[in-house]
Amino acid sequence: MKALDDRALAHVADYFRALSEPQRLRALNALRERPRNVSELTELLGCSQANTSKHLATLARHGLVSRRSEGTVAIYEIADPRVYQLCDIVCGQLAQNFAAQARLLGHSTPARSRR
Amino acid sequence: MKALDDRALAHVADYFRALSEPQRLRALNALRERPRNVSELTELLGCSQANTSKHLATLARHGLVSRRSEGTVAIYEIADPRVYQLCDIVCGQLAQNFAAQARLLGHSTPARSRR
DNA sequence: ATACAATATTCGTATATAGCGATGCACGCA
DNA sequence: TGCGTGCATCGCTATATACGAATATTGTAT
Repeated sequence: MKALDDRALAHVADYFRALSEPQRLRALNALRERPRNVSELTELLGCSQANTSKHLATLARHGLVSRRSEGTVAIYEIADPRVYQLCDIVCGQLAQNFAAQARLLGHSTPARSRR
Repeated sequence: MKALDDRALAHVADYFRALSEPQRLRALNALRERPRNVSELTELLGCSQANTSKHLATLARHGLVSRRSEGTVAIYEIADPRVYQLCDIVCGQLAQNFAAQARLLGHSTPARSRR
């Protein structure tokens, strides 16, 4: 029971870690629109192709995206839509923080981050 | 707009990173029951007091827990209940994975992961 | 078979951070 | 005032990983 809990805990931690890189979040966000190949994503992320491949491999390893080959092209797409649930929850929090900070600064909160 | 997006993205990534350590998840889980002081948590986590303090500082820095002093004692408690929403979503996924694995192994799946 | 294109992997470097022991600091008490 | 307790911080080591350049791999076409 304890061992299982430890494994489960490690699993959850790893899952969150997969979401803890801005580039990977950027990739997930780009895939929100439609499936994309590595070249496309490389351009969108603005980093090396090697790095893009590695980030995608990380996301795939954790089941967040799936990979499919079409000729020499590798097409990635979202495999687990719950990712967006997670992000939305965190973003809602972010919006609240921004609002709080804006209040502290005396700004009129610009109606941003409206989901 | 791009700069703001980058900041927001980094923020979200940092938030997930705060959740990407088993010990911190353990601490959050312990705080689910009730507020606790550092000594208590140190014992529950089974690590050094220094390490516990650092993990708690990380969680507090990201607004997940709050700190309050009572004499020489520091009491931490959950500041952001949405953490549990996040964990439940990931755990639901875990359960599904387990179920899928069990199915592959020919086990009768315990009717879980219903969402 | 050869050449080319798209992707994956390897290698090296730089940075972050988990972990511990030792130390610092603030508070309450004798 | 001096002491002990509880927590935070520092110094350090070990490990993980983001990143780019170079190289390997895979698939396609000629």
